[in-house]
Amino acid sequence: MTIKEIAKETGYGISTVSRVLNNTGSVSAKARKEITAVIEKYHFTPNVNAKHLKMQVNFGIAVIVKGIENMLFLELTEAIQQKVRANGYECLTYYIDEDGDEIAEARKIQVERRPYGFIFLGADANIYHRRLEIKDLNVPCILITDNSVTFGIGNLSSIGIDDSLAAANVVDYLYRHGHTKIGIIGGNPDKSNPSRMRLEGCELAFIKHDIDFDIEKQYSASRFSLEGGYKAAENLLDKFPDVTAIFAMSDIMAIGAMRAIYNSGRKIPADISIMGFDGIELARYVHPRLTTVRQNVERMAERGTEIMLECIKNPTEEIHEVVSFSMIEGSSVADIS
Amino acid sequence: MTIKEIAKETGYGISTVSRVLNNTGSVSAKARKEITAVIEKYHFTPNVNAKHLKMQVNFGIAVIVKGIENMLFLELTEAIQQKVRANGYECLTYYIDEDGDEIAEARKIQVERRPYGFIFLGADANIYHRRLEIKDLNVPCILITDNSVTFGIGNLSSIGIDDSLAAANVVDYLYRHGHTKIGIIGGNPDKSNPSRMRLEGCELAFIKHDIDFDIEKQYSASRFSLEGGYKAAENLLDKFPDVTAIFAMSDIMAIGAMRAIYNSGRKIPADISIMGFDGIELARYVHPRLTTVRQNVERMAERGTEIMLECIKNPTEEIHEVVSFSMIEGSSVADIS
DNA sequence: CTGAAAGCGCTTACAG
DNA sequence: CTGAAAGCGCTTACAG
Repeated sequence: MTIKEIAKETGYGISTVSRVLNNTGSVSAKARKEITAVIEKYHFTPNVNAKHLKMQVNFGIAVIVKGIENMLFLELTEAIQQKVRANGYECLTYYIDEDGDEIAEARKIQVERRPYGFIFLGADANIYHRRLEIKDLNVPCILITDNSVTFGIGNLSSIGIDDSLAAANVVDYLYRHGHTKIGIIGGNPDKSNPSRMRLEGCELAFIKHDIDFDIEKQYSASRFSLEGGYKAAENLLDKFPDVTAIFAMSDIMAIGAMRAIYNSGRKIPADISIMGFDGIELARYVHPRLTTVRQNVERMAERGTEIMLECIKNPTEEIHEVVSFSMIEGSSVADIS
Repeated sequence: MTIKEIAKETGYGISTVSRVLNNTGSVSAKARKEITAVIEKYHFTPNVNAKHLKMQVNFGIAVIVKGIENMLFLELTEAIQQKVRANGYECLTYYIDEDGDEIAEARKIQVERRPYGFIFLGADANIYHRRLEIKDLNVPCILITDNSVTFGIGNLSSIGIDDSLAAANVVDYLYRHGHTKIGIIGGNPDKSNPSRMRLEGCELAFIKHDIDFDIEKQYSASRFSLEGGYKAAENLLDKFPDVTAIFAMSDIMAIGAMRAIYNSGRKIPADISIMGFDGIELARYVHPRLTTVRQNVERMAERGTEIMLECIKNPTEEIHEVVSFSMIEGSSVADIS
């Protein structure tokens, strides 16, 4: 079934059928109705290859996920895919390693597929230094779970929570429960924007509460994965043995850390308290239940995709939004005050 | 950059360039060399839309994942994607609900995108009743994590473990540790092939060890998700309160079940032992570590994709393979003998 | 071994 | 409001 056959059956020309299909240009109500009827009768779907060939665009929207081991991204990816497809775009997801080069990947995809836009999950701090490369992608891009508000690249939007504030809240929470010997595990602050912002938030809170913090001793960087959390916690317990509470910058790291804590013979939360970050479903199931910061995933996925669609329509736009977070109390933090 | 420009620069016609690009038809060594040089000089990649439009094929290989909540599929999907792309095919992943209709989805994708083949993760028992629909897809299909060896549909291959044997091994293991009051949680045996096979394996083992098994009382069906495992375990504890060991047909269900057991005030494994299935990474991190059956995920992904590629080359083939599994001992099973 | 030409199914100025 | 026609970049009989 092609547009030509639809045209023949309705008695209109292919141009008019195309206009109806794309809801563009002016078509009489009568023509629209008749043509729509035939389209529906045959469940006709236009050939995307012909369409894209003509429009010089290869594909829908590309989603580049950096660090698939971080389950937060899984929840996000799922929601984004659904929303993108519901809006009539194809959605291609590319998984790259947490230490991979998402911009190089995007450039490759750009050459091969020419998507309408790129959605990045989990991007680097070095985005700023590579803003020309992003500009060169020449289509709307959005960073989800990050904040590029200061970048001013022109085609890079962003959406995420206020990482600094959320992390400060974590420290406040631990402080209220009597903890002052706090260790932190997270990503490399020089490479991961969210890690840097969260670390800054913690430092502000430490100052506020007059808590000592020696980054060398009390911060351990690793990957956002189970194994990463495990190793970072092992390392932290080693160099900061009197720690009473650990803040993990992702739930998946927290769960990895819990294993390390158990393996060291300590109890949670009796010996060591732990807090996570993200609020993934799993956090409510592990033992003990994880106290964590929930990022508003649904909202990030929904608005992130909407922003992408808006920017595709109006390529000169650049939108930055901040979504909410909330604290979820589990039973992984002991009150030692 | 187009094939036309390459033709112009080399002095050959576009037909010859196309032949070089696709390594088809006869081309003189000289022409091949000269054309290849120019192609490489410009890093030329042919426009896939034009190619596919002409060839009446839309896309690479479609992967339909049924039940994304099951983390096993995440590990599989990742490995498959990598392998598919390494072989020069595009890879489109579609996530549908565990209770969704994967065949309807495939038909829709078939109309819209015409992929070279379909990879199904997590398929239904009703495949057999709908074999004509699968045949109608008219491209190679493969079921991963399942066994369609008896179907004889013609275009449906399969790869998976021996679910019945693996499940019997689980019961053997529990029996060796003194358990005879065994509850099982899994999928709906009428709808999920692996669930049915595993249940059969358990029943055989129960007979072998002369253990009573009342399916109404001792089996609880639910979704392959954290929440599904939680609910099924709650239900099971309710109708079979003196259970000493629970076998969950997936690790993710086991983790959900563990939450339900803890919530009921019982200890693991002191009061109730639990075994999982799949051997996902997370199983080694939860507390206590989960004793489980590890499906050979790497092998399934690797061979599954290879089989798909072979079947694309030779569409009359249909391949069925069984991969290995192994037992991973955690500390979630108590010896009460 | 090689090239000119048709045609895949669409979109979109352009003309009416 | 509508249609004929050009053209997007390829592949592939067909003819030489």
